[in-house]
Amino acid sequence: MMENEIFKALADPTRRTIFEKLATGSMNASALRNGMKISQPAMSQHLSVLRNAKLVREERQGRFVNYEVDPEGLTLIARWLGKYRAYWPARIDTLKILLKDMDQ
Amino acid sequence: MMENEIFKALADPTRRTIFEKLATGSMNASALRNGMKISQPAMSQHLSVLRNAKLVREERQGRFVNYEVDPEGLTLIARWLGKYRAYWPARIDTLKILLKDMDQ
DNA sequence: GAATCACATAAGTGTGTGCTTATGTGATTT
DNA sequence: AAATCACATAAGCACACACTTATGTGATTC
Repeated sequence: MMENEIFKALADPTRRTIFEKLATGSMNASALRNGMKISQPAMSQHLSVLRNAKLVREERQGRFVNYEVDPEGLTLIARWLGKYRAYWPARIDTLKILLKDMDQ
Repeated sequence: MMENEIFKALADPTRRTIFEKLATGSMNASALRNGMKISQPAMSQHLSVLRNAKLVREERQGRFVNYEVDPEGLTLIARWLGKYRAYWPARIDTLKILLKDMDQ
């Protein structure tokens, strides 16, 4: 089940930080480390977890590996969230429109 | 930070199952155990984690404790998801309407 | 008010997870 | 082709986590 890998991936604050950085623009693993006080292997391992969770995807560029946000993971979260739309506050009800689209 | 407790809570498959059961209707801790092969203390501990994450809330009813889905947790996830709207596939773009509401 | 019921908390244990250092791999440079 | 660079993988370790059994707590029943 994909959900498990997604939520486990996001359960770690360091990985959420990495994901947030990538959301500001794609970059390689070294660039991601800037200002993060994290070892190179640790970064590599975190990126591996995020990849398996479909939250991030890679693209080889010479000897660099460029990372970017993978929409697939976000879509799966949205889909999970959608299952509980009955419990959303009324002011978020607009989201129903979205979910009708996604159910197909 | 609330996000951490939410994602950690959802990282466990047993807790997601509990949450899903509650989404079908509120019930007490004993009813939740039905067909789940889980000890009473384990259930109690899981519910405690879900409560701290604002995914579930309790309501004392005599010697029973009724549990139900707490919309607050779901809203926080929606808010987190909203930060990355730029990466959603185009067909989910309708959600932008929702987010404009939530930004206030 | 003693027993019972529904649930919470305590304490201990095995497993998972995130980190480290060390080494491997594939691509570029000189 | 040797050295270097960017990144991945291996192995080991400290800690977190989900579980267990045992006990505590607050409400109901007889």
